[in-house]
Amino acid sequence: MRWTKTLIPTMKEKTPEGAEIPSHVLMLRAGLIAQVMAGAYTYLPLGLRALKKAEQIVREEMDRSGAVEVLMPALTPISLWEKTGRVNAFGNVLIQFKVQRGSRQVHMALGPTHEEVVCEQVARHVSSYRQLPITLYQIQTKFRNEERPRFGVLRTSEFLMKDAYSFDASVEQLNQSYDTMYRAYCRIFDRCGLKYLPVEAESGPIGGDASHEFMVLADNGEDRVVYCPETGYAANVERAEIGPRNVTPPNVPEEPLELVDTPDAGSIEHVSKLLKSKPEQFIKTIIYEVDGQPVAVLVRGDHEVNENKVRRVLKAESVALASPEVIEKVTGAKVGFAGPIGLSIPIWADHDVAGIKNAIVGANQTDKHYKGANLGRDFQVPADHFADLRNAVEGDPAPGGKGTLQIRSAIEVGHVFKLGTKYSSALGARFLDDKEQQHDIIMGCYGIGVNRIIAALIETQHDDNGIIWPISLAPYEVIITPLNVAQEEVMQAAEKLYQELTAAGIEVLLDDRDYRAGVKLKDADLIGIPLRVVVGGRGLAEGNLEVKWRHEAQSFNVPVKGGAAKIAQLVQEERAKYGPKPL
RNA sequence: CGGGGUGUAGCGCAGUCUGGCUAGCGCGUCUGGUUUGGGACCAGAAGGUCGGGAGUUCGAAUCUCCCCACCCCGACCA
Repeated sequence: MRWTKTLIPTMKEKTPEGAEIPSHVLMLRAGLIAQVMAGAYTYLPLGLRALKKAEQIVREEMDRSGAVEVLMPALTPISLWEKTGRVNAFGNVLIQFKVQRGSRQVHMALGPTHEEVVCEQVARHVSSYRQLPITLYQIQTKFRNEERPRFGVLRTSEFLMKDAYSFDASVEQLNQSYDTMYRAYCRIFDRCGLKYLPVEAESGPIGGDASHEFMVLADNGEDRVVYCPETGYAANVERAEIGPRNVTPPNVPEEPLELVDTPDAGSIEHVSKLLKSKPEQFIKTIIYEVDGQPVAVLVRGDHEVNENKVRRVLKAESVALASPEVIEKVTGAKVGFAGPIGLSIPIWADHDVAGIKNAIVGANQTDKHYKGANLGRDFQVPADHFADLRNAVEGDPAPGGKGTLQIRSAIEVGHVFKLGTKYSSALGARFLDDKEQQHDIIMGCYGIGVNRIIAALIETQHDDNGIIWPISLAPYEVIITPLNVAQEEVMQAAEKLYQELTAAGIEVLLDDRDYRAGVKLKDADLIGIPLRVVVGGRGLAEGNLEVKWRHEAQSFNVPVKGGAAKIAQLVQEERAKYGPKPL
């Protein structure tokens, strides 16, 4: 492609208004994308080519894993979502609307994910264990009405997703399907040149190791990942377990319990300022409704309750913060003054609570707290009601008792998940086994955000000058930069090289713009094409082309004679590094 | 949805507080010329519903009210 025949609107140094993180800034500056509205972007030629590259890698590796490609519609009938109750579960995220058809109204929704659609189709066409296992996938635009789209293409209301769904006859089969997908994901992200980390994630109804997220560590990521360099343990903060903790209380005398006035101070931050004490000295009392019943959960003041852990430990279906009415009824005080002393509902506590002496707690009286509260003397928590109930923080012991946990920001690029029979039972996807018994099909689902592959790559692979593409995702593999298009011998050499490389199956961008050298060299760095070939009068006089990898600092000379063949060879070698690997 | 901010030429901004001539600057674009190895220079030109509407006023980018869009923090996120 010739630069002058396509559309690559690059931007000089100025940071585009509103863009803050590197991937967003660079995608705009390099002319990859253009915003249409919040959370919706046009992919310009360069961006689209990169996106298609990512899509093709995903497709190839899904095919190699034995998954079968289909294409489902984005338009779906609302009734499908009503059957599984997800109209409510999605709430505002589901984009739905009514359209007029003749005298009737049709109510539809744009698919935010496709469990319902695929499951209904499979229910119709699969009825025997002989047809299982099977994994279907598609690469398709998804729609979610994000409350707050942000970070360029990292969080948008419309995005390209690879979603796959496995259908199995047994848990063993499911485990195999899951493992197959997991390994395909590793191959995909390897080929995309991403440095990723598979982490344990919240697993929902099946439990155990039923869910992994594929994370790319990046300072601007929205997710928090916990990991332990010593043991290799890695998990989403929502999921991360904490190892055995030292909760021996400090060896100080017990102080008397003292009621103190804390007017209008319903937050830990506020009270700690008022009483001049650290949040670690507080016991935070959070009232939850667990399967409809009020329960108090205690954590240290500087910690956060992890509702998933509460649900697991209490073996509950639902866990939600109690409403202000319930809190006032249970504690007899306004929200913000709950405490364990004199509370008549079940009390659970995180392990660290046992390590606090002379704690500050809510008094269950509006505008009052207690100082000097002590476990055992002033309030009781049964020994079997202590558990790991909070989010991990930096420095916590890792599970297994070895090493400490670190916390990093990350971008989620993929998620594999064992679903179970939630959708198959709701939508009647059943099969007959070899003993003529009917069962619900066991499902797994597997998602990759294709746009996020691009954004995560740029977020982690760039320098001050621009993007540094791996050859597998690069919009073009080679950029030819004739330094002066007015010099006939320069332009002739560039044209010849362009023809020869293109004929050799190399993807080449010829920067034929009549600009000064500096402009073109800066732009070449900005858009990040892996191999740059400079054609200039100086080099030509010596019979040389100046060749440079974007990811290396030094250029090197290649003789003009036989230059195309040599460059094609370099490209092919680089391609091989990111090509398909044996299964 | 709560809090904060922004909206003036394709892009980045000044002007708004304290109303006043024909609304400016840089980049980019176009024309001509000189240049040509890391974002050149000279001369000229085009390009604006000042986010929208209503109001106050002799007069509104500027003041008032309503609305809209976008960005940031938080909540939310299968």
